[in-house]
Amino acid sequence: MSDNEIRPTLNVDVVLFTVVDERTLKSGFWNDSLVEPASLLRSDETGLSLLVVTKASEFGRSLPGSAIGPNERVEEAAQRIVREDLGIRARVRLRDAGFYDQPGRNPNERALSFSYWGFVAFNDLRKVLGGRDEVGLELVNSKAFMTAYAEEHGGMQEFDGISRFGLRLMPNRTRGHKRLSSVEVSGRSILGLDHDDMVFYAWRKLRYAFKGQLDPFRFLGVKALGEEFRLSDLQEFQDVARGSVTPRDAFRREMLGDDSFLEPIGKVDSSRPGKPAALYTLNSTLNLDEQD
Amino acid sequence: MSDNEIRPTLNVDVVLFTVVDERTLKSGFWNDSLVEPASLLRSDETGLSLLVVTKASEFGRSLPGSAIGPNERVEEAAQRIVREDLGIRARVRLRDAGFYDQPGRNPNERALSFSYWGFVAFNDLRKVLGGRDEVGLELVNSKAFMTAYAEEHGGMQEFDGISRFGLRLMPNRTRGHKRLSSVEVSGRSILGLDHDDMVFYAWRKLRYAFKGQLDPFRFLGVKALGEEFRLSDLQEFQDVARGSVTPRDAFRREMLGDDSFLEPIGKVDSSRPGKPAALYTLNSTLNLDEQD
DNA sequence: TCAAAAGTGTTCGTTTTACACCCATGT
DNA sequence: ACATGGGTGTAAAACGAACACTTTTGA
Repeated sequence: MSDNEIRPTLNVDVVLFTVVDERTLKSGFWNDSLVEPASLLRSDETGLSLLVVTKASEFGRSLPGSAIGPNERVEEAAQRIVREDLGIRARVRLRDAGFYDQPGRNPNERALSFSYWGFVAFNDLRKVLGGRDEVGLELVNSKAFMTAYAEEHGGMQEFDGISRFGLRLMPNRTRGHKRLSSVEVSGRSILGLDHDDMVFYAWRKLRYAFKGQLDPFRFLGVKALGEEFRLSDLQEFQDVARGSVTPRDAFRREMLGDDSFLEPIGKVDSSRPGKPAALYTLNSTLNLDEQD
Repeated sequence: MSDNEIRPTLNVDVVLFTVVDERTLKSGFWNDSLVEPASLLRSDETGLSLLVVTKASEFGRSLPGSAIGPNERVEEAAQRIVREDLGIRARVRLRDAGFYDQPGRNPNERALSFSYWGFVAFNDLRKVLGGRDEVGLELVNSKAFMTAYAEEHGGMQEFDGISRFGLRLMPNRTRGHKRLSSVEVSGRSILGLDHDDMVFYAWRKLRYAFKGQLDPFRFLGVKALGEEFRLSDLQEFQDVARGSVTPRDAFRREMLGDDSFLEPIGKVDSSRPGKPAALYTLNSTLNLDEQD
């Protein structure tokens, strides 16, 4: 086990999620090729989409990443990617999402990659889309995708969570959770290298944001829906992030229960069809600086 | 960011848990100094203890670990430690338990350590205790420790889980889960370097074995209680592994519910005071080869 | 006959789920 | 008036916690 032989290079790849409603997405985009699948920009769907930040690379579109500097911590390198490679100014909370050391995962060299994941508000992201590195977005999940997939495969009940990058089947007595890969779900590999796996695993972590006792925004460290939002937006965010659907009335009652993290703001929003919806904001006792 | 500067050395440390009843522990031990705290061997407590494998090192007692070979995967290195360093012949399922890259965590050099955790049956372990490396055991948790701690600190209700290596406080509205370190719980650091953190974090992973829908043995990949056991042993195993207590009747009903992984074996065990207890074994539809 | 631990029955309150209905707006 | 989504009432069912009681052994 001599010590001065070739060592793997150490990398970090960052799985950066964002959520945006399709109207905003469509209106703000000048270059179709930066949003995949392109039909997202053409369809007349409404609702929220969960997306992941990608960039051009020699392996096709892939996650933003970089080598780790010799005296850098892994998380520091991840933060550097967000700040310098992507040019995002906002503070982003990044979390560990495992590492990948399969030999041959990079055809060019032995490479060990760490993966970090985080969430960024679309507003902080839109400014940096495009550019030399062709920073763009890839759909992870949307209500349309979920319902279409579930209809083809006999309902949501079997699934613990659905996304384009993979899904989890409900466990039963003889097997635990079973995973289907992006190829099995979407019919093809989406990003280069093993980055589909990274997105899937990071997405599993994201799902916890909506499972725990904490509100999702405190967990994610970002006001993903802006300062004020309707309850149905929050629900769609949750549904899309979890890859499952919650009954409307149950969701409402849970969110507005005794110890809610939401505060009614007093205003209503009539910008969409139907009865105007009350707007909510985050409870002011909330601070966004919390550990896991 | 030049590439040929000093890089951290890459290590793996293995957190290997085992569970054993104190009678067995006491009877089989020839060298008091290998079990800490030593009072474990002297007390006349009964019941199960959760322990972690340690060995002597220049930093006091610490986790078994080693550098990762240049062409080795991280998990392979962890398996090598179990097999060659510790000499354990049984197949052990090891899982990722995060990495540690704090500068200064090793006073001698810049070191990045991966941590893997697993579970081994005491029977497969006892043969390798002692030896040149002074392979030994450190108490992680026992019913006695838990109840003593809880009594001193106002009941179990506040705690999500208790162990000598740290504990978690129940979350509430203003903060999420809060962690207390081994120093705060046990009054002192237990292992060298940052290995207390590793044990604590691995223990958090272990706790999931008893939370999910799967039976714990399938998850751990080992029949930790042997072929047949009483329900109360299984409960004590769960309690000690989770660092919390379950009501006796609720536990029984849950375990013996419709889709139980347990099968009554037809025999009873009268080796202990009280009414003889029915013995159970794992449902035969069970196989121990499952992913997470 | 008593202690100790196994095992069972029953109650009561809460949470979950389902379904149905009403409400307020734009077209 | 009707489509669209917001918002509420209610009742059955399922679940969980608590408690008390019975059973079977060894000492």
